[in-house]
Amino acid sequence: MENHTSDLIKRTTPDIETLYDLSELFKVFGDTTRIRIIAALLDGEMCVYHLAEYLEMGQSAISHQLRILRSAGLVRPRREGKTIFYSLDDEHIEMIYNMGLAHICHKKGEVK
Amino acid sequence: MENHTSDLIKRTTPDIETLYDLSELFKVFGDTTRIRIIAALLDGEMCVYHLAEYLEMGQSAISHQLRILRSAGLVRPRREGKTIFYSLDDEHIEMIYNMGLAHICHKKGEVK
DNA sequence: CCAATATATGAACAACTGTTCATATATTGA
DNA sequence: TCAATATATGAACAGTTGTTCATATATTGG
Repeated sequence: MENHTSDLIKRTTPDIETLYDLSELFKVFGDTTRIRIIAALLDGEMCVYHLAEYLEMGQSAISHQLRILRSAGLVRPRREGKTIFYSLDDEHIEMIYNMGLAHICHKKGEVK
Repeated sequence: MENHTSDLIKRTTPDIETLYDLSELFKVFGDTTRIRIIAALLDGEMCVYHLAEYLEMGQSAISHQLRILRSAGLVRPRREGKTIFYSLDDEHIEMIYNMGLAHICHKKGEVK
């Protein structure tokens, strides 16, 4: 009972490239604007204009960040006329987001 | 059945400060060196010297990154003589790590 | 085709980040 | 106390990042 890890679970340390990819994934979550976009899209798809309006930021800034989110496979565009609606790509993203949020809240509560 | 979100779950969008904290948390995960340190510590605690050796990096670089991980509350130091052993602070970290890894693998598998 | 609208993109720039090098601090054994 | 060892820290520097501004592309209605 000395070690805190759950010894029963067999886990292999991923190779260095996978860990690089992993850090790249978290890097995408690691920006205020992008996490705010993700948080907004949790409520459903939204177009660029409304995102910019909602986050009170320039359209260009949002577009740039959406491109990063798109390249990372976190959001997906859907065209409808002139408007492009963005939505989260899959539920994994919400899970990662929720995990992080749980950690934040957990830490907040544990401050003595 | 039009919307992809699970409508049953009541979710409030966190305030802007919380989202900032969240992005700060993910930022810590979003660096190769730091994620490699985290991955290494999943196998149990390790001292600075061995971490540097294992990651084939300078002791100073590791110390600097450990400081960031420490400030973020992700790792915890334990002194034993001259040596300082670092370990992950709680299981939340492993969960976030595993979530990210699952997403990576999921994405890899879905490439057509 | 043309003007209006929605979004994307490239260049520029300031701010930030991670590593290295040199040095400081802390602990131990003699 | 002194030398040896382990870790931490500050300054400097190159590389990266996010925003803004100007402009390009794409779509639609007339």
